Amino acid sequence: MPTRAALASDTFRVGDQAGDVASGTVAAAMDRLGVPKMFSRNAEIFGEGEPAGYVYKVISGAVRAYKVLADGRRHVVAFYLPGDIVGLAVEDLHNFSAEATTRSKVLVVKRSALVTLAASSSKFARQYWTQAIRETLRAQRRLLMLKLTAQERVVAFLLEMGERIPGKNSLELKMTRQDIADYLGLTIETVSRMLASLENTAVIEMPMSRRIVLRNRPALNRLQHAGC
Amino acid sequence: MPTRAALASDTFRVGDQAGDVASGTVAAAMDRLGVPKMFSRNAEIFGEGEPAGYVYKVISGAVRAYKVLADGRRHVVAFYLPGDIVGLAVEDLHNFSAEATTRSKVLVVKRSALVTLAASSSKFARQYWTQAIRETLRAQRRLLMLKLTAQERVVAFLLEMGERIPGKNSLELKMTRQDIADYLGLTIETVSRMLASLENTAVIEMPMSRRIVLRNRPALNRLQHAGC
DNA sequence: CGCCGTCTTGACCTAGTTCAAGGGAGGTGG
DNA sequence: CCACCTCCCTTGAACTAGGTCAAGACGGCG
Repeated sequence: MPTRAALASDTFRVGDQAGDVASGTVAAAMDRLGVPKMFSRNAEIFGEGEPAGYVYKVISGAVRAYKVLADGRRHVVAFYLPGDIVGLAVEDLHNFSAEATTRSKVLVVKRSALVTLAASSSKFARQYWTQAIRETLRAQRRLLMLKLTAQERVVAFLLEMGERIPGKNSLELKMTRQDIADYLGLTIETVSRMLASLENTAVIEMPMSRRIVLRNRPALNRLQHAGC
Repeated sequence: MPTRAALASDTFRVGDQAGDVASGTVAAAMDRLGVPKMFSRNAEIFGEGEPAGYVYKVISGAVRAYKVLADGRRHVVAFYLPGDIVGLAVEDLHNFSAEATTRSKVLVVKRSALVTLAASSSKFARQYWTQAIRETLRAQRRLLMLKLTAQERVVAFLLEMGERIPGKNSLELKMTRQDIADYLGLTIETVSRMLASLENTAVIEMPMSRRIVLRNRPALNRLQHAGC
């Protein structure tokens, strides 16, 4: 798992990051070319099936990518946090919808601008695609959840967020329990109960429902015995 | 030497995936460059974490991509059937292992050969990456299963196989119930029961355990009410 | 023919869902 | 500044889908 830049969630020192060269230039290009846009909570960024003319980079807040099943069940395909790029891995049309889970700032870039860049620099092209491929790896990794228990899924979620959000052990969740449940394939009640039980066993602490402190990482890693 | 390589169901067209132009040339390139190799049942094609120096194209049989969790649970990430290409969407190392689920013929191509081709033809490069991106879409689509019931998952599996295997409505499953269970995140017993119940309701027919006839597709589509 | 891996079926059990009720926390208007 | 309202979150109790355990049955192969 590539280490992500330590962005304080709103100060966005965007662009380059020490550990991760490949994402650097694509991200940097987006910083140069992108037009910043604010989205209020639950505002749609793009819809499933729409032409994928733009690529997005999250600056602050968070974005959920989701699909709605025929019978109304909602599935959250991915969360994008500050620094993440949304919409690289598509063919012509978006294959999911995207909304801000909270008031968010997003850079909007014409895909064609990136394609032009890629055409002129094979190095850039390579990095562009590498970045897109990473989406595959993440999705495939998430597929492991099919076999995990509710507790393991919630723990996996917390550890994932712990890696991606700055601030050592304290996370501010930018999404509702419903979002989390739809991401993990559980119900909000189960998510709530699992968090409560983790708090009871002193593995985490929840000063507020959206604020979670990872008190005992080794224990968390042990609970998520799905190696990944 | 019994060239049993030509197993009945193996004779159909390789290369072009139903109505798919873009994959044509990558697949065609692999046909030109590839060295055919036989793998017996359960033989390893590559292992997780190994350098990804080769790309593979399935000619006959089937390949399972899988990971094993720390506690021994196995998760099947994907099945690759004749015509499918394995190992495009990777960075330097394979992120899962691959085995033949049954005696299989596979074309082996050096990745560098494809990279060279891509460097000389931007059209080829584009198709190469498009193909890789498709892996993402498939994985993301499969993520929907997190929310599906056992019956819906089994139905989704049958419909997926129905699309990908030739022969209108009759499928020869090239994998065990355990493989299917690990693919769907269920147990073999549940898979078996769901198939039995589909047969009882005359939606499918099972002359043998590995041979399934889709008797009533509209009903199947209805059962899988997860739009996708 | 007998063995072994695979598949099915039954009976029981449990993790997680469903249904229902109530408790914050933040936002808005008076 | 308070009152109210509306989401959001939590907790309990009952229920059920699917897992687990156990016992065959089928089918391919030596």
